[in-house]
Amino acid sequence: MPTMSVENYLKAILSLHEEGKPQVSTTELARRVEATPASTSAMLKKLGEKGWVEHKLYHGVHLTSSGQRIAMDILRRHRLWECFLVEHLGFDWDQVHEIAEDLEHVDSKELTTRLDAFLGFPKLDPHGDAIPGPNGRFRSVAARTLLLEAPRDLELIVVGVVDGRDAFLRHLGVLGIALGTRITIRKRHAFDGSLEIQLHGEDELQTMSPSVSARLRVDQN
Amino acid sequence: MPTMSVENYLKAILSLHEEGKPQVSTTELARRVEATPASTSAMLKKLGEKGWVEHKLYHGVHLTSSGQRIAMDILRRHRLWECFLVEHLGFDWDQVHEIAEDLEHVDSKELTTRLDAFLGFPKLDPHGDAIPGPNGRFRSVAARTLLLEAPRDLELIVVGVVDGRDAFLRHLGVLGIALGTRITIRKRHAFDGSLEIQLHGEDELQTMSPSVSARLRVDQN
DNA sequence: TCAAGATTTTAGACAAGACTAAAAATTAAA
DNA sequence: TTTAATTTTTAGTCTTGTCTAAAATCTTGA
Repeated sequence: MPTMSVENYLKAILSLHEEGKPQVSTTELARRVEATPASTSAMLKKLGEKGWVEHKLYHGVHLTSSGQRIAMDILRRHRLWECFLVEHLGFDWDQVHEIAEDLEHVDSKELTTRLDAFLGFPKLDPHGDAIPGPNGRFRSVAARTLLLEAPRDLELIVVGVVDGRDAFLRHLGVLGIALGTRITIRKRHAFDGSLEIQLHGEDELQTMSPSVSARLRVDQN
Repeated sequence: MPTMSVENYLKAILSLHEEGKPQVSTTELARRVEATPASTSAMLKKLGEKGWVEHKLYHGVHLTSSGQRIAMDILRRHRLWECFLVEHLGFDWDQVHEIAEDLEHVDSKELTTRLDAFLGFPKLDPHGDAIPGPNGRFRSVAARTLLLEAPRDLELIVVGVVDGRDAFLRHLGVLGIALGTRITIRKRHAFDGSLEIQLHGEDELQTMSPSVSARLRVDQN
């Protein structure tokens, strides 16, 4: 039975992993959970003793498989609640995070299962992030999805285009995108659904309009 | 911003008030919140300092109006969630209390308001208990409801019968019920909807079958 | 009325989780 | 490579909420 505080730390570590950091530094984690590095250090000791993280003193942490399992459960609840809030209570994309932050800590297997069914077993939350399934792993993304509909923070590979016109293909060339290009969605803008994407091997993000992302077929890499 | 623990104490005091105790003893409250009398005593001191309860040392507590306001909000959230769990997620009457016990602590005005609307502004939860409205007071009971459908822990007055046959009226006489008799529902049995009722001025409860309660019209006293 | 007996409060300890200040280790710069 | 800057950990304190044991207060019965 992790406490609410422990859950928040595990979730924060998971989200940093998802952003591509296999090892998480104390300071970065502290920033994420809005605590001091000192408090974080103390917590990491506890998490290590419980077997939820592997902590090499002075060299960062990463989740163990049992820690990841717990974190994925929390993420699952968080994202399911976000779906509920947007689809059934009429909240906007950008209002739901805070509330889901509280709801996610209500720990009832039965509740989560039934909520999932009520929502129709969604694969993506309203921000376009993948929702973990009851097994604690992400549901596989449908093959050859449109980039527009793909989840965030997951490396995708461009496998086709919907619109073969020269002008479109040339535009892709300008963006540095071709068949086989590996793309990760880093952010979705609520306003118009445009994406901030990151190409494999690059650090900078670039913006992509929905008219482009709707014409790119991708697969999970 | 009351903590979760504080919320639980306030809610427990309210529920004891609702059961007809205008003054709540430390031991009884302790039993309700599943803590020792010592812990409860310490908490009462804090609640008193915050102005949420009036505590005369050695002589019990009662809620102040600001304490009652908070407690009613919690009760409102609790009962709205119970409705949601039963009506939309398909839980049974008797499974939802525990889960709602957690959900009720998610404190977002906006969430509560929207949930209320989503549920169609229900007046009673699945156990037949009245749901406080957004103003922190119980919504008035529809005039001349059937006793069968009236809320719990609220003094009702018998204003009519649906079935005027002699046999029924004689039966009422045996039960000690007539026009003007004041009745409080104390419990609903999930199995068959039969009620445990308490007549004004009496301590003992008596059981009433649904075939009787469906034929009695009552009003809020 | 006054001595049990029950209830309530106080005193003192503890665990969780946060903080600040200071020490230790790592990393970067000269 | 050796000092300076940064990061991380430790040490010590605080708050919240819990507990047990003991003292204080109420209640009841003879």
